[in-house]
Amino acid sequence: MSYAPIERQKVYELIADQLLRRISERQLNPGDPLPTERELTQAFRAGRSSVREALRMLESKGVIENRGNGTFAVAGYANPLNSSVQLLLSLDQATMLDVYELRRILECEAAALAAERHTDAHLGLMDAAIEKMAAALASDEPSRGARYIDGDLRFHLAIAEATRNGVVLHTMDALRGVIRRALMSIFLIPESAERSFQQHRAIRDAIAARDSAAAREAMRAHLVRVESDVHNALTVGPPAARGGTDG
Amino acid sequence: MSYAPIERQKVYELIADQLLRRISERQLNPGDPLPTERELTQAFRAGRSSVREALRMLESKGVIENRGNGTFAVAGYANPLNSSVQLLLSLDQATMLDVYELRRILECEAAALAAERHTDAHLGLMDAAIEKMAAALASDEPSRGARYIDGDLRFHLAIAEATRNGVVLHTMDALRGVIRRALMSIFLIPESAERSFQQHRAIRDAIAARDSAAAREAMRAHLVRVESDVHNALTVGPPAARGGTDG
DNA sequence: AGCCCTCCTTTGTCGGACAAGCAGATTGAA
DNA sequence: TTCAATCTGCTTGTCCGACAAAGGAGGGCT
Repeated sequence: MSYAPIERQKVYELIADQLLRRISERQLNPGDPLPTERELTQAFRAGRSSVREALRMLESKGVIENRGNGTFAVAGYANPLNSSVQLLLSLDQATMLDVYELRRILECEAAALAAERHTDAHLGLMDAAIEKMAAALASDEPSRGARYIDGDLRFHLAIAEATRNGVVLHTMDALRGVIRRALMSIFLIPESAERSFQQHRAIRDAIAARDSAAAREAMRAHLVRVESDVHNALTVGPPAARGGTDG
Repeated sequence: MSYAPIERQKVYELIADQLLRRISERQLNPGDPLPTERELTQAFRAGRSSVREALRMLESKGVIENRGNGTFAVAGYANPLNSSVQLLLSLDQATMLDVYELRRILECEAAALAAERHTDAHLGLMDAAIEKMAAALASDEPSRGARYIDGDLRFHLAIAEATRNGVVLHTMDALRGVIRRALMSIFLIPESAERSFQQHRAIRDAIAARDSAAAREAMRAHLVRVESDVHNALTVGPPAARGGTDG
């Protein structure tokens, strides 16, 4: 038998654990404000430093948010993996190419799964997203780029949700968070967005037909083209200044 | 143009950022001890509370470790995504089935990538892992289960490394960390380990032959069978007590 | 030489103090 | 009466001082 190294449990860890359990047991729901630091101090009969350190741990894990006014609230959705991927990049344990590759793997399989498991509600979300992209394309405002990107994001999110797999959903979301900036450059390629739009339709139709192989292949074609466009936009050199990739 | 909400940068965030940058720039290498809290206080000209809160943030992200003696050290490897997956599970945003499914997706594609990109060094690692599993199978000690699992883990780790993709590697590692306990039950199924061993050989050969389709398919067959065995072990009911799945 | 004791350092923890920002109540003016 | 300025109280962010516990280093004793 192996003995675990004994170590005193620290107060801030205990507090963080208790708060986390309170959240996972739905006694604290997403959006709810947490008690103030002083209330927590009294409730846990601990010092304010310990309470604050526990809050910092939960905050850096994305479990709670720090609103400007000062009150805390349980983070609603999706953070936990996001900062981790960013962290891997900052620590040079991965490159953006790695992120793209994993995204391609996940999106293709997600499309296949979505073809098998989607409901009409999911199809509705996809159609709404496609609609939004079409409206953005037809528009002529300066914000059309941002609106198109938003529609695109919703489309892929709907597919991820249709997989009914929480880990896949959150992982894809984390990857997309890292990629998002690069996607902006798609608008620098003439007609890239238009072709993107057509491919989205094809993916949607394959999913609606519950043809997982076709969905996977349509998604693959889409991503390969987008990545190639992004690559061209960055290497050939866009006319406008590109966003900095500071860490 | 959209303006980002202005908010004062907090001291503990600035300290955490600076420490993180110091690490990512290799001025602090894995294993190095950090300066003491007092030294950091003087270096950053900040209060000890702020320094401690910054350390808590980095600690909960897995960037630094807290050794028993009290000194801090940069964590060596692989934590960042691990705790996040655990977090998704405790928050009921995902199930173990989701984890298994994502693992299946990733391992299959990783095997395919490994077939294309592996070096002889990677093959050597795989062979060593297979050797270790064979030794554990032939052995009769009570620790043979643990040793077999260790070999199995190394085998899959070698494949992940052969993909040369850091994000894939770390994601798979995080998933495996969550699954590991369940894999223990494979030893309760008669001859399951033996069949597993044969399948590992098949995967290795497909990778060595640089046949990515065959590698993907061999991996799929392997995982499907393992999952089915684990499922049977847990539902039919093992003779021995099963490990608790406490959070 | 070897062992034990003491001191120092470091972390863990508590409590107090003050500044800044924000919300709501209060009060004053039109 | 209604609007606006102010005041007050609360909350977080930040610093500081203090003490307990644990571990290591060094010196003194046997």
